[in-house]
This record gives sequence, C-alpha cells and structure tokens, in this order.
Amino acid sequence: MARSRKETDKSNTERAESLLKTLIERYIQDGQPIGSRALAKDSGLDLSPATIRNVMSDLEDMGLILAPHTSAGRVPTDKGYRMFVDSLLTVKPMQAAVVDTIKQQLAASANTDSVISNASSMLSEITQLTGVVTMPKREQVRLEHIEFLKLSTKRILVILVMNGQEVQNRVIDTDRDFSASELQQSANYLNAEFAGQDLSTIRSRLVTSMQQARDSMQQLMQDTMNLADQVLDSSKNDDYILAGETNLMSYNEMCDINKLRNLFDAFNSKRDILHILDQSIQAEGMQIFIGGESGNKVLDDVSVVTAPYKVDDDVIGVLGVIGPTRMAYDRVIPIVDVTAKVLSAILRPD
Amino acid sequence: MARSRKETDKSNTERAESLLKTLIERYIQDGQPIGSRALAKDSGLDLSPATIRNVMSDLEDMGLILAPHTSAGRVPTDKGYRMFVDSLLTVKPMQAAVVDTIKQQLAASANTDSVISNASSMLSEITQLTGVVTMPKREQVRLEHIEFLKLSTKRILVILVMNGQEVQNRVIDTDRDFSASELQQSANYLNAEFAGQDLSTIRSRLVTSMQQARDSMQQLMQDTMNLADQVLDSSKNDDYILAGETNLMSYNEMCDINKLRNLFDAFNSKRDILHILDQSIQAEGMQIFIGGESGNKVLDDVSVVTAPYKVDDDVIGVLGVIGPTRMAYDRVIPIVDVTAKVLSAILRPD
DNA sequence: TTTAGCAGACTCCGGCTAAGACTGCTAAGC
DNA sequence: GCTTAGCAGTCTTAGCCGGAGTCTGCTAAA
Repeated sequence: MARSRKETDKSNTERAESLLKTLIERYIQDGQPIGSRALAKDSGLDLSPATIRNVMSDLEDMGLILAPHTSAGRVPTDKGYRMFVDSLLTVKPMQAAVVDTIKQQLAASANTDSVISNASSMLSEITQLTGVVTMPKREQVRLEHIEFLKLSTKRILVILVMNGQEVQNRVIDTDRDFSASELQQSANYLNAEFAGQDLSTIRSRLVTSMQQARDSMQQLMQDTMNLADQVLDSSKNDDYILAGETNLMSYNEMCDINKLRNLFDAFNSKRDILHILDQSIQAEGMQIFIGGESGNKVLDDVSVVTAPYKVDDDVIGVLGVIGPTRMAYDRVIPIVDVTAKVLSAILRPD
Repeated sequence: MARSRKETDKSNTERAESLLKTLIERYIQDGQPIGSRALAKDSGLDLSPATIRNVMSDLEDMGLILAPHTSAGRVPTDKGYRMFVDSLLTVKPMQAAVVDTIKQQLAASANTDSVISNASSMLSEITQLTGVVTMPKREQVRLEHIEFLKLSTKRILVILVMNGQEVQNRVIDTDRDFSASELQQSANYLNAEFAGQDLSTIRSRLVTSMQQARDSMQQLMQDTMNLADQVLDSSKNDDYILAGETNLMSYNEMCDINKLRNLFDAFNSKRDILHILDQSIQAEGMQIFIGGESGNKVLDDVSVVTAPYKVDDDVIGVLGVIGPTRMAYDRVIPIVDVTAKVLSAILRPD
C-alpha cells in the first residue's frame, strides 16, 4: 500500500514536471499565457483539460507558474524558469555549420580587442539577443616588452607589449625628471628581468625586491622599480563589450519604454552589469541569472546567460547574452557555451 | 496706392512670420497642436481667433504648418522649422555658470580621447539630448615622436606620439625582416626629419622624396620611407563618440519603438550619422539638419545641430547634438556653439 | 480687412455589450 | 482515488455609442 502510494506520488510529480516543461516551452515560443485546453493538446499525455487544471493549480501553489488575471492561462514565474533550466531543459545540439562560422570569424580577428568585440557581435547575431564579453583579466597577461618614452618634463609614456599582439599605453607623471638614457637603462633592466612573466607576478616580485634592497640599491634602480610599480598600479580595466543592444527592442515584453531605458542606462553605466558578470567569473561553468534573481531591479524581466572563458585553465573573462526572461534557453545555452570554448582556444598563447 | 499696397503686404507677411514664430515656440514647449484661439492669446497681437485662422490657412498653403487632422490645431512642418531657425529664431544667451562648467570639465581631461568623450557627455547632459563629437581629423595632428618596436619576424609595432598627449599604436607587417638597430636608425632619421610636422604634410613629403631619390638612396633609407608610408597609410579614423542616447527615449514623439530602434541601429552602424557630420565639417559655421531634410529616412522626426571645431583656423572635427525635431533650438544652439569654441581652445597645441 | 457666429468634423473618453477564453468547483464515472 | 464532463463565474478584449470638447472653414456683417 505504502509503496503504491509512493509510486503514484512519483508519477504525479513527474507528470507535473513534464507539464511545466511543455508549458514553458510553449510560452517561450509564443509569449502568451497558456490555458489548460492548449496545454492538454500539447502535452501528449491524453489527459482532459480538467485534469490539467488540477495539476496547474498545484504548480501555481508551488510558485512555479502564475495567472496574470483570473481568467487567463498561466505564465512561468522566475522560480518556474529556474526549475526549467536546472532540471527540465533539453538543450538543442548546435549545427556544425554555426560552430564553424564562430571559429572562423573569431580566428580571423587581428588582435585581442577585435576578438572580444567579434565574439560579442557573433553572440548577438546568432541569438538575436544582446551579446556581452568582458575584457580579459590583466593578471593572465604576459609582459613581452616594455618601453619608456619621454613626453615632457616629468611625464613619461609607457608602452607595454603583451602576449605578442596586444599593446597598451600609459602616461605617468613622475616625481623627478628622467633623462632619455636613464629611461633606456630602466627599460633594458625591466625587459631583461621580467619579460615573459605575467603582470601580477611581476608586480609581487617588484614589491618584495623593493623592500629587500631599499638601501643597497643604487638610485636609478630604485627609481626604475618605482616607475614599474606606478605602471602596474594603474587601474585594471573592468570593462565589457556589448553588441546588439537594439535586438532587445524587438521583444514585446520590452515594450515598456521606461524599463528599456533603465536597462540601456545600466548598459552604459556598466556597474550593475559588471556585478553580475563578476559573480559568474568566479563560478566554474555556465551561469544563468533569471529575472530579479540577481537582486537587481533593472534586470527584472531579463535573463543573463554566461560562461567563463579561460586560458590554461585559468578563468580570465566572462561572455554571454542578455535577453528577455522568455528566451530560447535550449538554443542559447549551447551557443554561449561553444563561443566560450572557441574564444578560450583562440586566446591560448601560441 | 501702389506704395500703400506694398506696405500692407509687408506688414502682413511680418504678422504671419510673427505668428509662425509664436506657434513654433509654443509647440516646442508643449508638443501639442496649436489652435487659433490659443495662438490668438499667445501672439500679443490683439487679433481675433478668426483672423488668426485666416493667417494659419495661408501658412498651411505655404507648407510651413499642417493640421494632423481636420479638427486639430496646427503643427510646424520641416519647412516651417527651417524658416524658424533660419530667420525667426532669437537665441537665448547662456548662463555664465554653464559656460564655466563646460570650460572646467573639458580642461580637466587627461588626453584627447577623454576630451572628446567629455565633450559628448557634457552636450548630452546640458541639453538632455544625445551628444555627438567626431574624433579629430588626423591631418591636423603634429607628429612629435615615432618609435619602432619589433614584435616578431616581419611584424613591427609603431608608436606615434602626437600633440604631446595622444598616442597611437599601429602594428604593420613588413616584407623583410628588420633588425633592432635598423629600426632604431629608421626611427632616428624620421624623428630628425619630420618631428613637429603634421601627418598629411609628412605623407606628401614622403611620397615626393621617395620618387625623387628612388635609386640614389641607400637601401635602409628606402625601407624607412616604405615603413613610414605604410604607417601613415593606415585608414583614417572616421569615428565619433556618442553620449546620452537614452535621453531620446524620454520624448513622446519617440514612442514608436521601431523608429527608435532604427535610430539606434544607425548610431551603431555609424554610416548614416557620419554622412551628416561630414556634410557639416565642410560648412563654415553652425549647421542644422531638420527632420527628413538630410534625405535619410531614419532621421525623420529628429534634428541634428552641429558646429565644427578647429585648431589654428583649420576645421578638424564636428560636434553637436541629436534630438527630436521639436527641440529647444534657442537653448541648444548656443550650447553647441560655445562647446565647439571651448573644445577648439582646449585642443590648441600649447 | 477684420470679426462674430455657426455648421461640420474629428478626437477623446467613459460606459456598455457581446464574444471569447479560462478557471474552479461539483458531481458523476472508471 | 483519480479522472472527467459540465457549468457557473470571472476577466479581457474589441467594438460601438454618445457626449463633451476643440478646432476649422465659411459666410455675412461690421
């Protein structure tokens, strides 16, 4: 008896989940509340609408779906979507052709910056949502060459060549005036000592050697260290590249111009979006933020799907898409996943 | 008799113009069609609504205003706005405090790039419209220092320092492998020969001297010239910086989400906007494009107010704002004008 | 030339109705 | 005990109607 009861329970929750799944799939497709009659037809379960209604009522009690008003069908809640993506979703395999396109497009990029912006554009184009890719973290960047150039008294231009293709300029103000030959000497020393190491390593070694030999070091050497310290100290580039923002305007649920404006303002101010991306850079694999889950008002009604990209098993950035909560997760997830993998492969130092 | 008729005609067109002016001013203020009764009150002319109606009818015949439907007031047409800004407008003087803010904000910028983006933000913030500033033309940029850095076989990083604050990197691929000392020699020569001149001058001199001495020149010198040519040949940066795009979302006339999307897409693709800006870089002073005048569909319903900025009397870029046709021209025009002047002053090489 | 007055047109708004879509409930059936 | 048919009730949507308000164009008078 007990056993039979348990089995019934199990088959019941299974049925409920299956119905939730079809409901969400259907809702994602046409964006309108799903009624019991429609769900009965779609479910493939040969149940009458009345039975479906009972199940739907249960699902509503569980907070997985809700009815916009008394006599409308049901739409998924954030919690419903969460359950859907966590355990119900069956992702669609990607077409090989699309994967190839991604690979080729990214491989054709000239430098790191354009790889990043290409990745963002591709994500946006393929998913028809907004693509986002963070700039790679500096910690994973190997210094290849450093050069100093005197701009004017006490102003020095520092040129950093990194990873064979990326170049950064920084202008620093110094305490004292350096002669051209002094700068040359400093650069020579730093190149001999630190070329080939990654920036964070250099930074930490710099600090220790400065402390160790504060007195014994000759003046120029000490100044050199100070220079280098100043260069590496400059703010790290917390930044991302967006593409296809306007894609969001095609979605009905984004018709509220104020919501849209808030979202776009968030894109511009970058802070809120970076916060989300920061969270997912720490997590191992793919992350999905659904609607208000992120605790951020402007992201109500939108979901963010992200995946970290890495070089040599170290996560150096995040990429993903931003779209309405009602997005085709089954299609979007593999796209984000693959793009992250391809980007990782491309960025691997050769 | 003839004289009196002429005088009457004149006073009549004067009256019509005055009425057009008040109508547009009023419409700019509250964005709703203006009826004869309202206009009669606002005009200060002590005429009855009936008389006003006759005049409005004339104005409509002239294509300066139109009625959205039979029993509504009148709104200005593009042609009406054109007449308004060309001959009727009285611009408001700017508050000294605002001018000071602009000056300080721009002067505080670290380098050319940030001056440009600051200018764009300020325009957007003060006018509550979308600010746009083109990057300065390269032709007006003085080379201060050039440096070559070998990245790998046949790949060279070129560093150009311009105008004391701006730095540009270009990576070029060469036909043959250059040694470090060869590069050093080339750089030394170019610095000695060309430092302090502007890039376009350098470019033309380069070409002539290459032709002149093709055979007599020693090999390295010839290679040096080729290098320099390659550097300067790289595409010029046709680009602009936008700020405050989302401000446009606050305007009622922009409620059509499709129009808005098209406009934003145009911002992103840059081509259409650059076309407008190109036109106004050639004109001497301030330019105003009203609605569809520009011949561009996406710019229906929006106006663009631009002013060129210059260094040493040479126009090197354009700046302005983009907003609904119904914008407060009397306030916007001086703001754009002053900002252009301030930017010109700031960019003057010291 | 200006004005008053009037008929006509059109928008906007609220209220009302009919149609349609669902739900929840109850009672009957397997 | 689960499932189902049927039914009453609820809510949205679209459409229609009528009144209020606005504004125009016309005509005739000042």
